Amino acid sequence: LITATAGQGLIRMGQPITVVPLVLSGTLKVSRENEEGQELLLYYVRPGEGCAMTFSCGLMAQVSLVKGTAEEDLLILCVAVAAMEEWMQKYSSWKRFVMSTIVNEFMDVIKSVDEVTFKKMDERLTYYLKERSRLSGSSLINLTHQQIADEMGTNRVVVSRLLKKLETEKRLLLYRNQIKLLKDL
Amino acid sequence: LITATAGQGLIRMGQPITVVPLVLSGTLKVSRENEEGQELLLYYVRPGEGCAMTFSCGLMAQVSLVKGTAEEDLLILCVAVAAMEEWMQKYSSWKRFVMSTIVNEFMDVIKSVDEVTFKKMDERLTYYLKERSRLSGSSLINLTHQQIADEMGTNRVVVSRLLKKLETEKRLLLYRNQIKLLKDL
DNA sequence: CAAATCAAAGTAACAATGTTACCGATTTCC
DNA sequence: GGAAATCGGTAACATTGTTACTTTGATTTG
Repeated sequence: LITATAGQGLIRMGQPITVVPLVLSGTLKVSRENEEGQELLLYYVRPGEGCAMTFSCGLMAQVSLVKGTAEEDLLILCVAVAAMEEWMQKYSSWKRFVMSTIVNEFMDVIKSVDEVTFKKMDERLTYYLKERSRLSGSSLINLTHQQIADEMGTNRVVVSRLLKKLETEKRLLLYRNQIKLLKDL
Repeated sequence: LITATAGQGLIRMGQPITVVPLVLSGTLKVSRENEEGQELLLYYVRPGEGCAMTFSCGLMAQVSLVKGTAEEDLLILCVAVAAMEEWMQKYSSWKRFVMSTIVNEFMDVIKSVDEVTFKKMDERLTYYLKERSRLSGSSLINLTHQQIADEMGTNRVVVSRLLKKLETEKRLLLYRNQIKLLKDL
């Protein structure tokens, strides 16, 4: 059992994988980072879920290809790679869990590709904001423009520009470190 | 055993998966497509390889999330999903093969994400051209600008513009339906 | 063979997005 | 209170995306 506080880094790209995490509570953010520290969100791991990248890399005794950060305070159960390999043989329910995790998160990554390739920035931004609001269950989003830009793999100025436009369209309200979504976003 | 001629479509997004393909000869192109027919290359499956998406979707009895096309004349061995599930239990070498396929192609997709998100278009284009040249073993590339744009998920005009620039920099030569890479690309 | 037709590529104009730099306002920390 | 850091606004410019139109070269057809 391991705990982590919000914002804490759990694994960086290139580190070897010795255990696979099962999230018990909180949210684990899985992202990809380039040399300059620019980041792109790949998927979230939520309570009851495992992380596809660690499953598959663990099974191949490889290093991590992604970065893991505690999005909210985290409680995770770490399973040794050896144990998880054994369970794959022994328990078909565990095998199904692992495989379905891989498929689902593979799907999420493909959706990321789609988003980035085919969607325009304003669509992506409103989708992102709605998703954030849905996950937190609140119409208030406590993030800086920079944080949003980082997660979306774009530029702070671009985010500010589009948010400003959405504000003049009366679809949201801007405050410092906070965005209030209005009902007709 | 199934054969397909270059350009032939093998599976479309949304179709159920009943067999998994093992490529014996030729190249299978795996891509993602949006509503307007815009396309983005995800990865190639080459002789001796299998397709991660069909492996994982097959194991979950799901529909395909990607489009498969014969890039060159193809000879593939189709394995029923049921048989491949059985083999997963029985043969650890087969299990390793499946898992390593999934990891490798997951990695390729993540690289796509990186490319699209972080790289500039000219970098992506020269990388694409070199890769093409490497795979075909020739410095002559027989593709239209439109075909290149489709695979890269961008616009024909953008490709023409950048190719023209590369030509004036004496890094390649442009012909109709053909591009000749020069040694200092 | 010449005219018509068609696909590929070139070009121009503009829109959307990315990038850098700078400014002012607010917060944080001595 | 004042220095330093953070956040967001704005301008200017570069890159990429989009649409429309033209030019070029190949193919078909009469």
